[in-house]
Amino acid sequence: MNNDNTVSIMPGRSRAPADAASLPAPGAIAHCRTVCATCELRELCLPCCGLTRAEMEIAERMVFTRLRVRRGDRLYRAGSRFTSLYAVRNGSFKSMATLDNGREQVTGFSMTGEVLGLDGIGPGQHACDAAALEDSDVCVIPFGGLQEVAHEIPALQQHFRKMMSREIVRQHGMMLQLGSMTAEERVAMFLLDLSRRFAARGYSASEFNLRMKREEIASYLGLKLETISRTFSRFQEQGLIVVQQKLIRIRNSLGLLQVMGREAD
Amino acid sequence: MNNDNTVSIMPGRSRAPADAASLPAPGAIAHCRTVCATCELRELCLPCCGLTRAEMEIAERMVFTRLRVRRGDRLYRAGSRFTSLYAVRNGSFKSMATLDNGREQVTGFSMTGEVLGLDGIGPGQHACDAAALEDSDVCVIPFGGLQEVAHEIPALQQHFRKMMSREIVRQHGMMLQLGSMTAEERVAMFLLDLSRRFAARGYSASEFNLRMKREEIASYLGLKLETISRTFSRFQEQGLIVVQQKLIRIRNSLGLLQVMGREAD
DNA sequence: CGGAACTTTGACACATATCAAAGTGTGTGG
DNA sequence: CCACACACTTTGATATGTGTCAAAGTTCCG
Repeated sequence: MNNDNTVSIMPGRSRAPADAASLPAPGAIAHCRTVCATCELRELCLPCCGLTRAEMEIAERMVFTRLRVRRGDRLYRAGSRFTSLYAVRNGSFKSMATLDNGREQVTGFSMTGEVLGLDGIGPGQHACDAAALEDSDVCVIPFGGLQEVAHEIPALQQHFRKMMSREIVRQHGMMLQLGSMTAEERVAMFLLDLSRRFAARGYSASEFNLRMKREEIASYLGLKLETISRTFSRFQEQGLIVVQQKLIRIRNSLGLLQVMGREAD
Repeated sequence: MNNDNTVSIMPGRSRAPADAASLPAPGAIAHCRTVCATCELRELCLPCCGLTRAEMEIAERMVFTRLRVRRGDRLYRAGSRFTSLYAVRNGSFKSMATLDNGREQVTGFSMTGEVLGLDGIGPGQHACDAAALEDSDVCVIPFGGLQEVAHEIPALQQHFRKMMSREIVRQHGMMLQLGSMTAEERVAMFLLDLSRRFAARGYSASEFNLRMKREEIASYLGLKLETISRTFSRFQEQGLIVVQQKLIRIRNSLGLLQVMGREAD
């Protein structure tokens, strides 16, 4: 009854395996830096944040596995045990929760360079499903190992905490806002949030492809798909954006910001 | 410009001060147990959860201060440094956040026996204001001391984590739901949530006083005060509840549950 | 008793949902 | 390569829930 989409494990690893070098060779570090360059985890990636030689040796314990997830497959499901974090190396995901009453809701989108699975840290199990919006690659970060390493490197611990709480605050704040926003405000916020996140990862802030369907945006924003479509059209008439199917061009980001902020009573 | 409502510190402490006894006297422990009896923190309160004698001695480091907060005064403000958790011993609070656009929103209510301030743990500063809905007493739990103690007692650490994540999940889930619920569903959920929480603390599940105004309920649920009022009236007509000003009597909790669950598509 | 704060109720407006149909793009099989 | 089916999007007409504005009612407190 459930189309059990299992993900396939890629043989490759992002770093040299343990048997190759017991000491960190300069080359290995360079390699890791390259790999992590476009990754939000670079703050966490040990060789990349000014650690001592001794700390780097500790960091050697961490080995990342690559995982390929096909469009529609799930990286994890709600209720499953939390074991790892996932860095999206390529592709994008949606997180979705099934509410008590059986309704499903999209709770977030994760794009290339972002980290997935933080929701499971506290409770020890995932609160939602994570499904790939397109064929994607992720870097599996076993949480046990991460914690072990972080325990011995306080600076890392702190980085980690900060990243986690920042994410929670962002999500929390967003959901809060939604309650009191009109459809136009929500859509404007959504577009600006995406724009900002693309820019932060080195992509264009003014032109990007939506990886998700109108219906998924609607679910995320607490609206109906027709409303998303109409709002996009209205924004286009107003010269704020240009919409071509999934391609969005932001023409007047200040205007979008004003849409978000107006009628603040 | 800001009516700087400072809270006054009560001289009393819930345990004997440090100079009175350097070793835990049996009486002191008994006293603490009594005090914590109706407190959600009892799971955290060391003498109350089956610790060894050695662990109890560690626990002696924690000293709780009582604080009286008058109606309308703030226990803490958004942006202020997070230093302590607060157990509501008596009274009730609302948490409110000021959104980017200047609008204010109630983000939660805390009643007698619940813990306040968890939102500050991750970021290190509070995300919202906490204002007393009535004259209230809280127990101040310095987080530093708590962490120190928890560090040496793994079981405590775990209890603590669990409590925190449970709260976050509850809040998160609630906010998620709100997005896709009608006014009636929201109000029904609100009433059932309150009922459950009162019951969990030993009060009646079917009859309780609302400590907050209609407007505050409305803000919390993302509605207008008139809608709250109308929905209460409608529920009363349907025989689900009886409303007398702030007093709510739940007549048919199953009916309320059905209101919450219906039209699940 | 009078006034302030809060609540209830009514009439109406407006935003968004719902229902319906046409339009567009995409992939598959002939 | 075309044609078809399918999934998704756009647009229109209408319905409905909730907000807005206004006024009366209630409780509380000086």
